[in-house]
Amino acid sequence: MPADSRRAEHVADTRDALLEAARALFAERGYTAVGTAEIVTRARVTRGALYHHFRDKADLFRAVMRTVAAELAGRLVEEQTARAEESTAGVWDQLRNGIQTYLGACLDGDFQRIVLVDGPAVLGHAAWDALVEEHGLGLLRDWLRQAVDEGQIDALPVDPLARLLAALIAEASLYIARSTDPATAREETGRTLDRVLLGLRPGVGE
Amino acid sequence: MPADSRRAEHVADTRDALLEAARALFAERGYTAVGTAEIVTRARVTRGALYHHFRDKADLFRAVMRTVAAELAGRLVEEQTARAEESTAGVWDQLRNGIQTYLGACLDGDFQRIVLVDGPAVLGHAAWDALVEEHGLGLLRDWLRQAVDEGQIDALPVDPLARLLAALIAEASLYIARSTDPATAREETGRTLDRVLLGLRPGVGE
DNA sequence: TTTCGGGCATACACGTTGTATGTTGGCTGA
DNA sequence: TCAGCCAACATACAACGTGTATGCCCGAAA
Repeated sequence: MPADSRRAEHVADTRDALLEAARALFAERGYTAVGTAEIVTRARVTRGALYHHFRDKADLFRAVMRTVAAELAGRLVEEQTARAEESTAGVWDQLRNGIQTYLGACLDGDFQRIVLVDGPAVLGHAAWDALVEEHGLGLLRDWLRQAVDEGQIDALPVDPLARLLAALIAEASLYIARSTDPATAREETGRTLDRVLLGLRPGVGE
Repeated sequence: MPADSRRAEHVADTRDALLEAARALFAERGYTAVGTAEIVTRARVTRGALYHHFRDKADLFRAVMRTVAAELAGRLVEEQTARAEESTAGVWDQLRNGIQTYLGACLDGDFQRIVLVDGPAVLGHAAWDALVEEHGLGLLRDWLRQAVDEGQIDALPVDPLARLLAALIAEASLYIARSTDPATAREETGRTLDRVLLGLRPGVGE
C-alpha cells in the first residue's frame, strides 16, 4: 500500500473535502444545526464516506477543531519566529507582543465558533483540554514560565495563570468580534489586556 | 382565572417539576445527551405538558439556565448585603472580597455545566449575554465602575473590563472544579485572581 | 347546568444519526 | 496475468428524538 499512489491521493482528497465542508458549515451555523447529509453533499461524497473516515459526527468535529486549532498555533509560531529574527526585545516584550498576537489570531471567525463555543459542549472538557493544550496553551505556558523565571512578572503558579490568561484572550476576542464597533473594542480590550499583564510585573504587591 | 387557586398551584407545580427534572439531568449529562422523554419521566408528566409550558427544548433550557443564574445572583447579593452590614470596608476591599465570593459561587456544578458550558452553544451568544447581563455581570460592572470612579483601580473602560474579569472568574471556577486537587487549585487560582486585581491599582503603569 | 377554554395526554409525522450490507476498483502474490 | 482480497466507498435500513396535531378532562364562569 504505497502512501503516495494516486489512489492514496484520492483517499486523502475525500477526507480533506469532508473536513473542509464540515468546517465551513460548523463555523457558519454551529455543530448541532448542521446535519451530516448537508456536509457530504457539500463535499460531493456520501454519508458512507463520512462514517468510513470518522467514527461519528463528533469525531469529525474533533478533527475539524484540530485543524482549526493547528492553524492558529501555526500562525503563532510563525509570528513568533519572525519576531525572534529582530530579537533585540527581551522576554517581557516578547510576552507582551505574543499576547496581542494571540488576541489577533483568536479573532478568526471559524476559530471562535468551532473552538471556543461549540468545542467544550461537543467534546467535553477532557478532549477539549487535550486539543487546546497542544495547540496554543502549551506555548503560552512556556512564555509565562520563562517570564517568571527571569523575574519579568511576579512569581505566580504558572499552570493556572496560563489558563486564566488564555481565557482572558478568548473572551476578549469574542467581545471584539461581537461588538458593534470592533475598532474601538479592539483598542479597548487590547489596552485592558496589556494593562492586566503590566500589573503582574514584580513590585506591585507590597 | 384566580392566580392563587388550587388549579393554578397545580400548574405551577408541573412547571416547577419540569424545571427541576431538566436542571438535574442537564447538569449531570449535558443538554444534547438528555432527551425530553427522560425529562418528563423524571418530572412524572408527559411530553405534552413540556411542550405546553415551553416552546421547545431550547426554551426549557433557557428557563433552567435563568433559574440557575438567578440562584447565583441571589447568593451574591446576599453575601454582599451581609458584608455591607459590617461596612467598615472600603470599595476596594468590597470588590476584592466580591470577586472571591463570585468565584466561590461559580464552583457550583449545575452552574458550570448549564451556564458556562452548554449555555453559549445552545442559546447563542445574544440570548446568553442577555441572561448573564442581568444575573451577575451587571453587578460586577457596578462594582468596577464605582472602584474606577473612586480611583481604587486604574482608569480602564469598564464594560470590557467587566467581561474580561467575568471570564477570568468563570475559567478559574472550571479549573478548580476539574482539578485533581481542588484545595490547592482553589488557593492558587484565588491568589492569582487577587494578584491580577491588585495589579490594576493605580500607579503601576509606566 | 351548560358551555368554554386552559392544561395536559396521546398519537403521529418528520428528520437525523449510526449501522449493516452491498459493490467496485486497485493491489498482490502465485 | 489473473484470481482473489481488501480498502474505500455507496446504499439501505433501523432506531431514536423532536415537534406538532389532535383529543380529552376538569374547573370556572354565565
